[in-house]
Amino acid sequence: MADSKPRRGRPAGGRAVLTRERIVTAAVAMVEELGLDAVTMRGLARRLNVDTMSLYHHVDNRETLLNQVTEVVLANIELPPATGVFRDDVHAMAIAFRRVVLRYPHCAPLVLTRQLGSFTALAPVEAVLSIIRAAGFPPDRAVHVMRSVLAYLIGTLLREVSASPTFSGQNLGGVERRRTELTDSTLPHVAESAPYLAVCDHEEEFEFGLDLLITAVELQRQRQ
Amino acid sequence: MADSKPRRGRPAGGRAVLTRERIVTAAVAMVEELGLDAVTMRGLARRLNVDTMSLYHHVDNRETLLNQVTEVVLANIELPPATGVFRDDVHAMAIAFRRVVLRYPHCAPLVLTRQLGSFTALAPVEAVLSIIRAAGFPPDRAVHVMRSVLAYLIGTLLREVSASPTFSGQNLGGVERRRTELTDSTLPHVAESAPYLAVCDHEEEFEFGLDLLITAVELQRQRQ
DNA sequence: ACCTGAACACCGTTCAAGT
DNA sequence: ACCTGAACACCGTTCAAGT
Repeated sequence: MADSKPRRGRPAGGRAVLTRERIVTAAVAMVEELGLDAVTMRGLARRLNVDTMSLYHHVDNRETLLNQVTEVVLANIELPPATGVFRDDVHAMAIAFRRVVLRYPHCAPLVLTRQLGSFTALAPVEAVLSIIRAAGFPPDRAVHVMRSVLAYLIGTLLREVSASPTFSGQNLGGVERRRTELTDSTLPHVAESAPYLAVCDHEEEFEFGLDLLITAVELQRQRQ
Repeated sequence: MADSKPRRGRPAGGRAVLTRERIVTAAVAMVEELGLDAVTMRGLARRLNVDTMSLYHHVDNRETLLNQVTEVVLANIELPPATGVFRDDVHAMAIAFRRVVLRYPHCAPLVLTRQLGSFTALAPVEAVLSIIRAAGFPPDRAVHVMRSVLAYLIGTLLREVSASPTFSGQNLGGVERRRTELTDSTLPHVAESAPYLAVCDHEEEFEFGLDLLITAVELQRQRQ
């Protein structure tokens, strides 16, 4: 009983409890459970049953910890094998990217926003470049094409993960309210399209724009 | 001299010093000067020579204040007059959007990320829908097309405003270092495209992807 | 080498008190 | 009606001290 208050210093005789990996894994789980803003160094330490300051022996600071969170998510992309059919391969890559983003929706803003130069972050870039090069584009144009597709993916996925569930079609009362708001907006085209603006089938939307882009790229390849 | 310490309560006899508009305008300027994270309620109050808590009489909280910042920026889009030529009109709208985003680069993440349903936020939507409807698309497809273009714009502009100046081509030493990093990445296509991946002419990139999308949309209109 | 406590310099926001 | 001070419950991070 005399000894029950917390010790100071490293636990006697034990091996290191904390590792960078354990911290980052806990951070990913915590982001998904509580959201990005709710993940604090103090809260994360609490969850790991460790003093806040112990974290700083394994990670530099919160910002770089979030970079490492981003990397973990990125590493979970399951890169599909290439078939050689341009349209199919681009589509499969896009789907793989969407899948991992939707698997970690609260981490998604990190993945879609931070541009990292690490090997993990470059692996998907390599895969996409490979597909575009195989379609016959020279290296410089391949980069342009990749950046265009990537920009579209980032924009559409950012909308998807930050959209309210109402917008996706659940909660029909919300959709109804939204629709009448748009109808009453005094903006004629907004009013006219209100039923379509009030909801968003994210998958359909994703496929629509992706198809547009792929079609345009195929066309450009033929003409070149 | 006896009277020089700060008073409590509203300044005697004066009219209200603080207005919602004055606060929001100061917030926009402060975001651009110091960056988003550096804008705190306390700092903003200091800048306005006012007690922190006085702000709360005019704005609900920091989150909604940032929504109002977003609206101010959005209100500064100069919507171009339509010519009736689909390609030109979409292009002009995209350029107008890019211009306002680059005019407030530190506010840009707000504009590109928050989806607001206000009249100010719907005005550009109305303009884009009008262009697409004029090209002969029915209301439902017009919404799809708009969302595709918007997704692309958001993605490409988010990259542009958050890219380091090195990436844009300034600082040739940085570009050089980046290029050799990519070349040494052991990823063959990344290495091959290294000179193009190491830099980014944002305007050229913007135009490339936009042209792809517009071309694809024009094609779809003809086929339909 | 690794862990910890106290301390520093901040936050956003509530609430009662002033004029 | 509008402004303010003190107070509450938090932050990230430095630094010296422990084992």
